[in-house]
Amino acid sequence: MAKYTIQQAAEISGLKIEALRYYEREGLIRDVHRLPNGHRRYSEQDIQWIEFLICMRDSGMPIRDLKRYVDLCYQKGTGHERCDLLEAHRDAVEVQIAKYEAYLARIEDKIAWYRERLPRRTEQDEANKKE
Amino acid sequence: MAKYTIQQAAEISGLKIEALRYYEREGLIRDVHRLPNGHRRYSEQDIQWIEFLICMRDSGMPIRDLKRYVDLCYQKGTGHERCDLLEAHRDAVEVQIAKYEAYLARIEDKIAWYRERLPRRTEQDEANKKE
DNA sequence: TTAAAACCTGTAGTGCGCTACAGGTCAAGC
DNA sequence: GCTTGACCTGTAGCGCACTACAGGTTTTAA
Repeated sequence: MAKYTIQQAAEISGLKIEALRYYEREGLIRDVHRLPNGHRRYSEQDIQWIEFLICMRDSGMPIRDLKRYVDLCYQKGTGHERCDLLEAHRDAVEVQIAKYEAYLARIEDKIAWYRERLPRRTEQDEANKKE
Repeated sequence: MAKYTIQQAAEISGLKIEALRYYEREGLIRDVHRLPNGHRRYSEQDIQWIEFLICMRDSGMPIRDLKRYVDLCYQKGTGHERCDLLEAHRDAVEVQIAKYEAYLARIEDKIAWYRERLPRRTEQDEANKKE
């Protein structure tokens, strides 16, 4: 059940060990199993939960809001409220994507502008390109 | 030509006055016209440039990288290099959008999961929803 | 004439999300 | 038995992108 050391959990999730401990301190990760010597052992579910946290955080939810969601997860009868939060976040992510797409279009315009104006690359340019 | 006060530039761009001055200190905005008393007057081009900066910043380019790009803009014969930077950034934005879309799908799955499991909202729930 | 508004410079502080460090425990291998 | 390494806690520090503040000048309006 609880089979991963903190190092392994870090490797799997991509978070650093320090960040895992930080999340736990902040209350985002809870009830991690401990060996008698106090070492953490993460279960498969812990890993899944961590990946969910990463999803939420990387899609723009601040730690504080995520904390509020997690708090709800530890209270019974808050299903609707949690779902509302998720839906609000989904909407925010959609808005974010739309913004990124608008920025992308603008950047592409600028690239096109350069392409029209720029003389062909010389061999020297190519050599300098360092790719 | 140079017609906007810093306050107006802030209103138009959505940046705060302090941020405009900060960007100037950092070298992202240059050659802003000054009245004899030292007050800034932004031109239409300044505004456009500021909006470009915001586009780059909000699409994920760190100030430091943006600074490097701006530095190139003040050096002749760097067109190709600038274009390369823009293309690299465009690629990064595309990757970012793809990530956001994956996160979005995951969030939607979770919402669907809740929807399947959750009993219908009671009137009390609706009243608590505070929308 | 004086008070308020808008601006200036320079520097210090803030909030976020980690990240690093100090000082310690414990188990395994040489 | 001693070192190494992975872990622990608690606290301090960092990097980024602002943001606020102190202390000043100048213009405008009452």
